Amino acid sequence: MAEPLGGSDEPLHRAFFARPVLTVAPELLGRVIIHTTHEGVVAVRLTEVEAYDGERDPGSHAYRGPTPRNAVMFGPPGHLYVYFTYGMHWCANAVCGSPGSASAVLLRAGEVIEGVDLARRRREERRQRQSRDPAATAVRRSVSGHELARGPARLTTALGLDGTQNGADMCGATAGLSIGAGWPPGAEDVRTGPRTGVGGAGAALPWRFFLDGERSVSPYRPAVTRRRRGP
DNA sequence: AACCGGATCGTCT
DNA sequence: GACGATCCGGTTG
Repeated sequence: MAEPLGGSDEPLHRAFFARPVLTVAPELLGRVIIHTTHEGVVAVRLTEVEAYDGERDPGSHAYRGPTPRNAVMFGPPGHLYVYFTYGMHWCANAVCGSPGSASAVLLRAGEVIEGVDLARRRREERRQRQSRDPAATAVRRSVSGHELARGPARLTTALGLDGTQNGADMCGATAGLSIGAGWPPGAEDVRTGPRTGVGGAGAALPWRFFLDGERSVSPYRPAVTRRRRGP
């Protein structure tokens, strides 16, 4: 499974991101986002994303026009828009479309396929910082690859992304950040649904895309095939 | 499995 | 001054 991460996995070109966001979003599934720091490398295979379609989309941060926060969304495609929410979480988006269209794809979930130890360490450090009583939470559970990036904030934690990477170019050679070709999905594996936490007019739009049968797909509970206990 | 509250702060009204 | 593209742990059933 390490094969595609070698030299053969070329970063997606800017032209990939320059297309309409609803075209790009499903095609990001199965791709591998890689972040390299002095700590090491973490690679995440994307399994769930959401499209946010610029200024006309009520669910989009760009809906009410440009602000200091969303400025990156209005810039060129192929860059990363990272924002802070709930007083403690970071979420990452890939800017898409033509410059000024202010559309982006929220990276909601994935599976850590390289750097699991580093990702787990980052999660643990975060828990320590947040906990009011670190001693009480010292119980370290083993966290597997598909849980480490399950959810948008966990995904950024695993990759080591925060406000520092807001605006970072994912198509440049020096960023340490890129999305590789990965294992692009067949259309038959892509599912859609309403976006999480988006109400109002945007609530009905099926702009969440995810891979069928992936355990890392975060909050999805469709036909929750709840098995009952033994007879 | 479902529900609940707590943590915590930048952003925009 | 309210709230959010959230997560976690605890409790209940």
